[in-house]
Amino acid sequence: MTTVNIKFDRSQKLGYRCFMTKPVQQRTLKTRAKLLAAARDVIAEHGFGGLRADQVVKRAGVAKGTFFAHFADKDALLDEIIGGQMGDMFRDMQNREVPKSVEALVSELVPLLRFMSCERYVFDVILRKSGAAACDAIGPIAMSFGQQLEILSHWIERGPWRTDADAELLAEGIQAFLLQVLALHFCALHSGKPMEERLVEYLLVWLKPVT
Amino acid sequence: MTTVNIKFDRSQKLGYRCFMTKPVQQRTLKTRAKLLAAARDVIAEHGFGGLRADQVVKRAGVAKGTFFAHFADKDALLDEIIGGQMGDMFRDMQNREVPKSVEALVSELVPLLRFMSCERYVFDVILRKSGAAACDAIGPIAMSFGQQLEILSHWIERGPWRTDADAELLAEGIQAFLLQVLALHFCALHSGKPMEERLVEYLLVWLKPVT
Amino acid sequence: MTTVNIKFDRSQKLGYRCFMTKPVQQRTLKTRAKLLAAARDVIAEHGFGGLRADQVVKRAGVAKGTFFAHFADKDALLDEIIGGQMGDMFRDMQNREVPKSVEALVSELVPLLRFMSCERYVFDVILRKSGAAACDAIGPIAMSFGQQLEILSHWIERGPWRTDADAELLAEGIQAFLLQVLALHFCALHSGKPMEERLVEYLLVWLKPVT
Amino acid sequence: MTTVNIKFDRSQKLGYRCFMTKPVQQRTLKTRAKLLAAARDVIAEHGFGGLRADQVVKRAGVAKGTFFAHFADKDALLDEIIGGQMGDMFRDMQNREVPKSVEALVSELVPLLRFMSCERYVFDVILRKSGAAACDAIGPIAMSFGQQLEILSHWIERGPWRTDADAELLAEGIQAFLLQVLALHFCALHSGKPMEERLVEYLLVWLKPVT
DNA sequence: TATGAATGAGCGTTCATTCAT
DNA sequence: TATGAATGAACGCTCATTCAT
Repeated sequence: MTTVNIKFDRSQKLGYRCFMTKPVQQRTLKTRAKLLAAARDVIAEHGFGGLRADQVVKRAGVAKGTFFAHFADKDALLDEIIGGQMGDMFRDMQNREVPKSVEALVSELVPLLRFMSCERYVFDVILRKSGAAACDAIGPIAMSFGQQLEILSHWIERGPWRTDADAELLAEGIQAFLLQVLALHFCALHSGKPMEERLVEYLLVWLKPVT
Repeated sequence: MTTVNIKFDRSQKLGYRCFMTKPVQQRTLKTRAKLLAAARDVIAEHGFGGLRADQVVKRAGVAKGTFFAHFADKDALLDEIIGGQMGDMFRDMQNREVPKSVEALVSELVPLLRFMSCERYVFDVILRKSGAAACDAIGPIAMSFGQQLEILSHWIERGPWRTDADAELLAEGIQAFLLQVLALHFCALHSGKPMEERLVEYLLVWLKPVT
Repeated sequence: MTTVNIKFDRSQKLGYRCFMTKPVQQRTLKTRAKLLAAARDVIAEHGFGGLRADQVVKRAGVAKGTFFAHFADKDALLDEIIGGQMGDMFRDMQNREVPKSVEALVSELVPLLRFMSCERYVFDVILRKSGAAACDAIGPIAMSFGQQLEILSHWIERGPWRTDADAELLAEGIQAFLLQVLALHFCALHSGKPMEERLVEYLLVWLKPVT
Repeated sequence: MTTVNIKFDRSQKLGYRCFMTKPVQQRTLKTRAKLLAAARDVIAEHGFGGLRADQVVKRAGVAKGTFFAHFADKDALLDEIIGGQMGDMFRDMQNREVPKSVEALVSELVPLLRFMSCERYVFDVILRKSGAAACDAIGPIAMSFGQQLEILSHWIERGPWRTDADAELLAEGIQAFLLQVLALHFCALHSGKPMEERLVEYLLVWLKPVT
């Protein structure tokens, strides 16, 4: 029998970690994959905000209950999908050279910016999940934010930036400006200026070396 | 004659201003006030998240239809109330002396910070409403954010801060850090440090004069 | 001052007849006409079933209350308009020659058939109003049905029809088949055959002279 | 295994028949029965016109969502109940001897006449539902009208009636007079004469053998 | 007469989540 | 694991009609 030990730990649903000894069955994995694929299809058609559990299970050809046997709730599925995409982006970022200018830095962040602004609803979910509600509930999105912080810190340490502040604090600041730029993007009062441009402006000031 | 020309005009409900020639009736104002008062009572008892349209209506002693004749939906009422409270705070801030240190600045922002973090739900509503989806949907919350920006700009201009950046840009940065601090507040991983402290750290770096 | 004694008696609204001695003012007539015109416009746009009192008063440029000062209720307005149109048709019928064949008779009824089947809702209203609920509530539709009966009786008496039954009873039968044909028209199960054809079939049997 | 294959299939709700391979669960049937029973109770107390969806739900002890999972809307429930009762009557009629006189025929129709005239509201619903708006919307009431036609045709064929017209056409005529008699019943102007008497008059003429 | 804000009971809907099988 | 009927609180909405001014 072909079994496999997967990293994803279904016990999350229970709220505590119990390292399972029982092997995960093929069927389980297949059902999970079917659900995720179905969800991605539905999102492609109706957007993230238009995702309905009903439609996902229908398309996946499983029962409603099965959905909730695999994901604690709809948010967990969204977390998985959105976090997955962001994780991919951060993986890409890790393989890039350390940016040496604000413009270079921002252009590295553009794909992320595009994704996070694709839908108001996505931004909301990310905001909600970026900080996990409980330690054992760190989902893919929260994880990816951790990754991002590491990457940014790493870049800050090796770039021509101000040195009068911790790299991590500066990295957090970049995240703050990212959010701000996104929030303003969804705000009619400021819709004129493109996000990248605004982000550059902020970061020029934020990272400017103090002479 | 018992009618009066007031500044508030019912066309707000429609989302656009049309300067009406007909005066708003006293009765209309009274009903509106009754609804708002009732809503505030309910919030006092059950919190913002516990506000139920039915209860408001019941408490105000008006019909449900009347509610929706005054507010497009529950969110509009919440926008009115939350935006109103924030507006009051900004009015207070305007009457204060211009803060001369980061600590002073942050302590001016404490009431706002307290209010915005009083309930996760409040933060969500503010986030949702702060950026109006369309120009004609700018409600009290979105308006108050504009006020805040003005005040902060005003303060920046007259404080001992860095001068190598526009006051408005610096003000927007403060908003960004405010948002960041609040987002982290609702995040278990970072809940150790108080919001004010974290905000001070950010602003020290953000506003630090470049020598 | 130009006054006029109109036939329509507003006291209907009160539920009893009181022959008013006071002259009806010009203004009253104008408002009434405006309301009727507005209603006809709205019907032209949205159909009889789509008529909303709100829209009528808006288009007429009067207040909601004014509507109900002129018409006991929405049905009264509809009665007026629908009954008016049917009355016109019956007036036309009176000026025609007495039909001498079932086909001729049915073709005289075609305009009526067309009108009554223009909308399911119209048929419903007619059915509801054709028999007045109370003697003092005989509205235009009920009146016109009385007219129709007279005309049909008149025709029956002078046509080559069966003589073993009262002309009035035969006339009532024609009305019954008219309704039946309309009811079947709105019924998917029988939608194949045109109304006129079906009516001819019924009447050939109903009016067939007994030799 | 506690499931069963029954004739009724839930697809009725969807408006079209799809022969389902999956059996309907016992639970589903029970809930449906509970709802129908509750509805009948409420009707017994408050009449058909006094039926409130909320009350049915409450009495049945199920959630409101469940109601609408079983019936598209309140009308569908009414259709089911009224159509059911009429169906029962027609089943009874089928087991009777073929009536040989107009009086006998009418007396067979009396229960139906009583039921259809028990409430103005019932008559309205029947009228509304008797002609289905679309082929896929043929509900119990519309179905029962089909049954009625068959029975009447069957009777006509074997009775001492006129033979110069199709049995089905004559049957349709009986339906027409039934409708007429009911319509007049709800009309104050004609309320003197009992329905049966009037129906006899019409049918004597309608079914009279042509010598 | 005219006004128009207020009425108000009820409907249909939503949809993530649960739980008995 | 899988199933899918059931949950259920709340929302938004309808819209003819009333009534105090």
